[in-house]
Amino acid sequence: MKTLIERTEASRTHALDSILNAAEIEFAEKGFDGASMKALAARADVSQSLLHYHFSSKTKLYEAVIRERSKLINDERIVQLADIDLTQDQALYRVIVALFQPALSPLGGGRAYARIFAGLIAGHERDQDLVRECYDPTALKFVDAISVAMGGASRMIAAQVYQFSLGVLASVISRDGRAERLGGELAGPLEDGLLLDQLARFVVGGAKAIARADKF
Amino acid sequence: MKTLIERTEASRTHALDSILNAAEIEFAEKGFDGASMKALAARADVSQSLLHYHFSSKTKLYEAVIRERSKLINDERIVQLADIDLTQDQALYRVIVALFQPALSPLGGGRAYARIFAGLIAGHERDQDLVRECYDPTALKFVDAISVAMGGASRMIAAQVYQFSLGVLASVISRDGRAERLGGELAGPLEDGLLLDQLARFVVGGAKAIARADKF
DNA sequence: TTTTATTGACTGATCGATCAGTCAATATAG
DNA sequence: CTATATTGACTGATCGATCAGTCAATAAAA
Repeated sequence: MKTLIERTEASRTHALDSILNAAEIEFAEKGFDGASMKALAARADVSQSLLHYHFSSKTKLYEAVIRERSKLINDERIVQLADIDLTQDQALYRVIVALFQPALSPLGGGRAYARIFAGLIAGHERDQDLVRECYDPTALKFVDAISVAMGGASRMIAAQVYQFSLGVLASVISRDGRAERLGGELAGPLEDGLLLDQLARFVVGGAKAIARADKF
Repeated sequence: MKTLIERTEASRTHALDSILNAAEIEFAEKGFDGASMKALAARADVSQSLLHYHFSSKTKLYEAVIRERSKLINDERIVQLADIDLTQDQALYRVIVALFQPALSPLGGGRAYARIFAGLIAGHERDQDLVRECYDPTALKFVDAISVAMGGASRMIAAQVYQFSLGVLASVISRDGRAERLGGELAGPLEDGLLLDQLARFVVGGAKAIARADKF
């Protein structure tokens, strides 16, 4: 049998896709432990046994969901990052946009994967190896890019900026209307493009403030 | 019978304290669904039945942990916030410090509660009412303070800054050494006071960048 | 003061439900 | 015919929760 990764999207069974979609939603809503294979199978409209046939275990299925989605996101991130001239004026802003935009786009999996992503931030032990595998390689490239785009900031500072950025992203990516609730009733939800711009401005402003502190 | 909240720390049974401590650790490491009452009881060195005797259900125990810790943190936040003259120059910086410091201090529960806190950011449905109850009242006060300290920014902008800030805090509060990993082997862990300063600077810088965008 | 209720704190045994996972049988496709 | 794909029936383990009952301390009655 071909492994999942070898298969193209097109050659996938209907059932297989259905399972991955259902798994993403279930894991997002209930978390790894809260999600049950039974409910997951019901959502995918397949038998529970089929889950084990294709993925052999709940853990492997969970990993497959994250591997797949993170690959879509990180591949696009790398593409966008490669397009940036790091010596130009707005470089840092563009780097942050490259980091955020794929996660916010439909390709990022929308609200469903957002919750999973936010959960990864919490850093539970079960997820650590997976995060290392799926996110660290791209993260390192972005830390380097941030370092250069900040005009030669140390890798430590760049890593801090990267970590803070992910926190900001997570705070907004799984939003349940809390900002709107706290902001008052008049405030409607932000349009997506504007939100991205605001996020990136925030990070760039913050990064510069840190860099200033670093130099003195 | 006195409710938990009526009891002072001093009048608490040893067992009761032991349970709450164990629960905080277990829920932090495994999440609500991942934590088992059996393991939790073992850690607290009491019988599993006692958990139900005191808290009647797993959910109620979980809520008790969060209510208790969030009260400690938010009470201290309010105290520090009240000490700030919002018209002064460094007001925003001090507001952010008041928001972050209690969560980072030992009173904040250290790494254990940090993970729980980071999990709350993910916004799972089970936690929503609890977050409303335990965090929204304080959050509203901080949104107001941020609005004033930013020189009269709209509540919507202030709410965004608040939300971003929590994300930044979450990214760092449950850190497992990822920033150090990405920053290179030379980078040792940041000293706590310096970290707090860096966090606050980052947020203030970001807030100003957003405010600028707002005015034009 | 002695005896009798009453309570609070706590435990071991156990319940039904649900969990992830297994396996032989069957349908479908190449 | 031979894979591959899919299913229903099933299992042991573990889950949260309940229950009857123990034990020490306190309160009330004698």
